[in-house]
Amino acid sequence: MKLEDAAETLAQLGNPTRLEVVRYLVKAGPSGVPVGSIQRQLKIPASTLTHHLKHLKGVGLLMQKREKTNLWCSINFDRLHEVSDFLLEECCSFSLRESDKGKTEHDAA
Amino acid sequence: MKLEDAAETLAQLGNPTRLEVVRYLVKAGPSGVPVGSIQRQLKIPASTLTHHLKHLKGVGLLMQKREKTNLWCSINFDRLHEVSDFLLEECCSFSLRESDKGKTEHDAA
DNA sequence: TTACTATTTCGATTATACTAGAATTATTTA
DNA sequence: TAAATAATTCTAGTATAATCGAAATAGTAA
Repeated sequence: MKLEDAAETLAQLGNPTRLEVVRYLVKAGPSGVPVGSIQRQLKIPASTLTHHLKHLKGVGLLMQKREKTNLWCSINFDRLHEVSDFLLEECCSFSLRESDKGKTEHDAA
Repeated sequence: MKLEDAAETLAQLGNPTRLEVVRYLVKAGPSGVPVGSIQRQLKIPASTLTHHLKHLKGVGLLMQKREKTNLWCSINFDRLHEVSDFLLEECCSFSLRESDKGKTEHDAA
C-alpha cells in the first residue's frame, strides 16, 4: 500500500462521524445494512450520511449493493486490514543506520 | 480507546507529510532522531515540520527529549498499536442481530 | 559576551472539509 | 397513475487545516 493511499484512507477514518459509521458496519458484519438503518440508528441526517458514505467508498472501505429500495452497505474488511497493517508494517525493522542519526550537516544521502 | 480519540489520532495520521514523518520515526526506532535530521532528510521546511510535530505530539504519537541543541523525536509505539488495534478491534464479533437489519420503520431501540 | 546552530512562533494566504435543509431523482407498491 | 419510501444532489454557511517565509527565541560553545 502506497503512503499516499494510506494517508488518504486514514484521513477518511479520522472523522468521528465516519468512524462511527465504520464501527457500525464492522459490527453489522459482511452482510451489511441499508443506508436508512445507519441513518436512523446513528441519527445522522440523510444528506450528511450520503456525503460520508461517498468518502468511504472513495477510498475503498465501503461496498454497496442495491436490493429493491434499499442500498446495502458493508465494510471492505480487506481494506481495513491493509490500512491497519500499514501502520505497523515496519514497526519491528529499524533500518536507519545509527551513523545517519543526529547529523548536523548535510545529512546522509 | 474512545472513538473520539481514535478519530483524532487517525486524522493526524491521515496527512501525507505527517505519515511520512511517522514512517521515518518508526524506521528510526526507539532511540529516535533530532528534528533537524527529519527536516533535512524529508525536505520539509522547518516551520511546517514544527507544525506537524506539534500535531503528532498532541495525540500522543510523538515523544521528545532534549539533548544539547538537539530535540530528539521518537514514536510512541504503544500509541500506534492502540490505534491499529482500534481499527480491527471488533472485526470478528458481529453483534448486530439480524432482526435489527433492514428495518424500514422506527429502527431497533 | 558574541557567535552559532536548533527550533519555534507569528502572520498571512490559500485550500479543503463539515454540516444539513430543501429540492430532486429513483424505485417500488397500490 | 398516484402515493410512499429510499437515497442523492444542490447549495451555502461555517469552520478548520496546510503551507511556509520572516522574525524571534533558546540553548551551546568559543
